[in-house]
Amino acid sequence: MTTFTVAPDNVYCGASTQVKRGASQLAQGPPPGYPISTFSGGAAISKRSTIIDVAHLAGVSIKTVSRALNDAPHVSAEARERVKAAAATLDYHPNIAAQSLIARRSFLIGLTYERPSPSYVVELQNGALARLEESRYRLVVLPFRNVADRPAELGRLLMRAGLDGVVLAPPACDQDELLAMLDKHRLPYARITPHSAMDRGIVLAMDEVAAGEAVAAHLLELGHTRIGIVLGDPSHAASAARMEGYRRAFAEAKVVIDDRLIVTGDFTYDVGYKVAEHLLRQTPQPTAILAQNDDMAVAAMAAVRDCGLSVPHDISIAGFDDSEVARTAWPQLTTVRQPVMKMSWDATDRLIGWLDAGRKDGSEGEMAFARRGNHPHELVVRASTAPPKV
Amino acid sequence: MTTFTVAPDNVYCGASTQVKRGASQLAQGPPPGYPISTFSGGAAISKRSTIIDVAHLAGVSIKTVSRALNDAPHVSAEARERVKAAAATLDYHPNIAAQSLIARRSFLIGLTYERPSPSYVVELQNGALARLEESRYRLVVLPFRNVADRPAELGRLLMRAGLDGVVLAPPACDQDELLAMLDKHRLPYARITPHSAMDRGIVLAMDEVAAGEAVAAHLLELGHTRIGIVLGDPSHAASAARMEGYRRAFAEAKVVIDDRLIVTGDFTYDVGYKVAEHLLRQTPQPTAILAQNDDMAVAAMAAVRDCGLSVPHDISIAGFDDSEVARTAWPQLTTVRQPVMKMSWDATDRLIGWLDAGRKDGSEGEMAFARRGNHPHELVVRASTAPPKV
DNA sequence: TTGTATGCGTTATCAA
DNA sequence: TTGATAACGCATACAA
Repeated sequence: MTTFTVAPDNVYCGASTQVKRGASQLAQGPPPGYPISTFSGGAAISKRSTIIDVAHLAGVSIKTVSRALNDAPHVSAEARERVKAAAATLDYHPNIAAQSLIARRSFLIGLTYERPSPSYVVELQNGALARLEESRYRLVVLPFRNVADRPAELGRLLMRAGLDGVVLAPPACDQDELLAMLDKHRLPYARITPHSAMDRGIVLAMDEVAAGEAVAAHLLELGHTRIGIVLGDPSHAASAARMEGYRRAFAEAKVVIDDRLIVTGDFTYDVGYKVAEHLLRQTPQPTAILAQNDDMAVAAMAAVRDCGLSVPHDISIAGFDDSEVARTAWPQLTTVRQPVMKMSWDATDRLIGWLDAGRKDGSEGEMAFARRGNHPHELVVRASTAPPKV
Repeated sequence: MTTFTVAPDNVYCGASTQVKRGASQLAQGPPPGYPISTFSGGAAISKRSTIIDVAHLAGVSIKTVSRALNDAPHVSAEARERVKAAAATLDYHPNIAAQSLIARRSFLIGLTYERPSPSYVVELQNGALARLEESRYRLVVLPFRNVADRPAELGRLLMRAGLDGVVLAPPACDQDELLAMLDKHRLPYARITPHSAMDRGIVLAMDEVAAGEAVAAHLLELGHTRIGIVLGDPSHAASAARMEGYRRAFAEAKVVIDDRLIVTGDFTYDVGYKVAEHLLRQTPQPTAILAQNDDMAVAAMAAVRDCGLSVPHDISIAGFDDSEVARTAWPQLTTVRQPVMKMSWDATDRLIGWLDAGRKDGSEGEMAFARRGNHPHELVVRASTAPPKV
């Protein structure tokens, strides 16, 4: 048993923060004698070379250039070489807008999310980016606040963005009105962990009820019965699903849920801290806290400590997601792993598969892949949970 | 003085993590009876309506439609109304590829970064996105690993991405070869916290030497003299700049730097943890640790606790960046605020200003804004630093 | 194997 | 205030 002490001023208190400003020279002018311009701002002096320039230089027609550069058949090896050399000489890069115009696609994949947790967002992005890496597609990020309040606005934003397809993270993935708009405009989409209309679009699911049940069961098995619950944003269907899982675990363990120990957060640290404080003021105090994501769990940990208590000695804490904070928190957080990056990779993969297949043969529904994928969750037991004090 | 205890198994140890898998049904087939297809995968049955359709429906020419929809002059109010109504009826959205082709720009801004810290990345993105919100521009994210090893590869990636401009975060912003390629291809760029060639492109700077000096001075003023230093990735020029600041503070305080107390990390938590462990094995042990970013500082905090010591009672810790982890850590981290989001907003703003100005009049260098902006840093003193034990 | 001519959906020119 | 027509840069029937 390691014992240590903490200085008394180690409390959560924004007001005690001291700030010293460094020198500021906002928008200072350019230093004297610096070059007027490093690059030309659009009004290019020498225009970018086009396929015609390459054709001239290589002494062939533009069609031959096109074939050679796209590694299409029916080009003599010699012509191909000449063309490639000419292209290199002229630093030729095909105009993507022109290609898009004729190909009728932009090679742009959108990613929409609302979750404010940095680690969740980055995992989401990295999954999609990993899949897009060697492809022609590029990723456009389109965060959007309060989708539940204005789904049509997001819909218009997506329509205007010139995307070939879009990956929808929660809670946008569950907005009926949004899906209806996308359907109407034939903008393909993949949905990450949706909870309704599971037959629409590409669906990457995880059994969040079972996952919620797993963490809750873990705390119950340790012997906790007074468990505070910090819900996420109610506009996310996941909140209700995870709660349903908690309920099942409690029912299974024959433990009654005390409604005064259920508080609602919004997946952010700050709100999580406040509602956790509220939980800690209840009597008798809960001996454990179940938070619906890791950020709120970490906030609860801070709130517990700011009460002079310790985790998990006095109070156990469990999160959800297994995002980066779960591992960098101290003590490390017990949580349920949601394979966000894999789901995002998978969503992007299937979306691209759908797009590319639709291109080749017009036969819809004859996809080589399943429109739905289920991903496993994992209960990850770390150091933030322990049996209750006796 | 609050005293509390921690269970003995609360140590940083990935191996002790227990994992239970939930049910997995990866790539399960579609449920029976689900609709074959919700959307058509590209081979659209009814093509998207074009400007011609709108012109027909409104009984005007396409030029009039163009004028009306773009709120251009020389259109009768009556015609404008008819056109807008027709467009709404047909759910018309202009084809961005066609617009790009003629406008000779894509309305795509790229954002390149390498930093693995989620909170840094998200701040960077959010700054750019905030500026782009109501504009026609969209943000393409282009993370790239090991720029220092292969700048030309990143250059080609950027050329191929069809961008109008690009925001370069460290360390790409300091890659000469990359800048040369961008110059050559006339792809405008804005650089965030560069440390070399300050006259090239748009530059958003912060005085990192002074910032480094500020944190170091803070620890020295508290009375620390044995201070461990955790450097960031050497390929980031910021690492050397911040270290230079540390040196100045030490010199000013007439404290000699012990080279055995300088270790090199890479801005990640994991490596930060390892090198911090190394520092803690030195004798006599340092009484404080200066980390070059917050993630490594938090890692150092974990390492300190895993030694059975406490922060800041036994060892003080300071970070750099004031990213989200600094505030959600416990105790909250003393650090230097780097206004990443503001710099990113500013970079994007000036980049767009440059692009839009270059459009209107070809006069380069006659910009309405400065090509360089300096942002202030702030020393943020929180709970992770205290005077050394006596 | 190669080249010519046409179209993709906009905006811009310039005459009506 | 309008509209026919020409770009924009590329890809592709179709002809050679």
